[in-house]
Amino acid sequence: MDQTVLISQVYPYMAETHSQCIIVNQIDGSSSPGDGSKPVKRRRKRRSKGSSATNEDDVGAMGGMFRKRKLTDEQVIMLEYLFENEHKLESGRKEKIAGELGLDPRQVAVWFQNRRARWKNKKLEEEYAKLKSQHESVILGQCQLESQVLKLTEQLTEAQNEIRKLSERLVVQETSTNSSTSSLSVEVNDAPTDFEFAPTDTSYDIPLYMLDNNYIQNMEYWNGLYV
DNA sequence: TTGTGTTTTACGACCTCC
DNA sequence: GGAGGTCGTAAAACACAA
Repeated sequence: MDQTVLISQVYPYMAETHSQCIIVNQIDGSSSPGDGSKPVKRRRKRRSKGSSATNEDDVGAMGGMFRKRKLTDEQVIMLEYLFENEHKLESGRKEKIAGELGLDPRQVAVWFQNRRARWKNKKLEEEYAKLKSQHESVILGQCQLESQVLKLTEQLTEAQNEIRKLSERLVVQETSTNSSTSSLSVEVNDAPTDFEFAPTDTSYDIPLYMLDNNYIQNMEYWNGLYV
């Protein structure tokens, strides 16, 4: 019995894109029963290692499929097309498709299982590549920030040194004038004594003196001396 | 031609859901 | 408990360099 099938009749929507793949070869004995009855489920035994393929291998359980057969290009194209629309098949639909493609329903089920596994792997690879790219850009940004922190730390150290030099110079000036004018000595003695500089070993911290109210008082005081 | 790596088909074990 | 899913893997089919 010739069981070739016109796929375009079964799936009219495919006729446009797959019109060249209309006829699918039927594989002897591997189709589901044509009377609509449920096919008998039978386990296929796995070929043992080292055994050679014989004709007997081709006539195993399920009415003739034991030896592994590659699906035809047309069958694969059809299955791929179906997979684009639905990743899982209901039982009835699976049997219908199997009948149309001349495959055993079990083959269709296995093909969809394997296809889902490949699809999942592909998605995982894509996700991995995406995360890897994001991670690399974060690392790059971190490097840029660290180099910026280094530069700013250097600038801060220079500024601190400058302030220290200035304050020392002022103290020397005041000390020399203090001996001649007693009125000014009172002002110098009133100067705040708790002037703080940031510890140099905490390079990333904001200098403590900038957070301290005394810093502002100190600056006002020293600025007042310059006026 | 042959050795080797990859892809595809098929299965068994186990899990989940109804 | 059965149907149908995933996961891991065996083995056939295939691709390709040497």
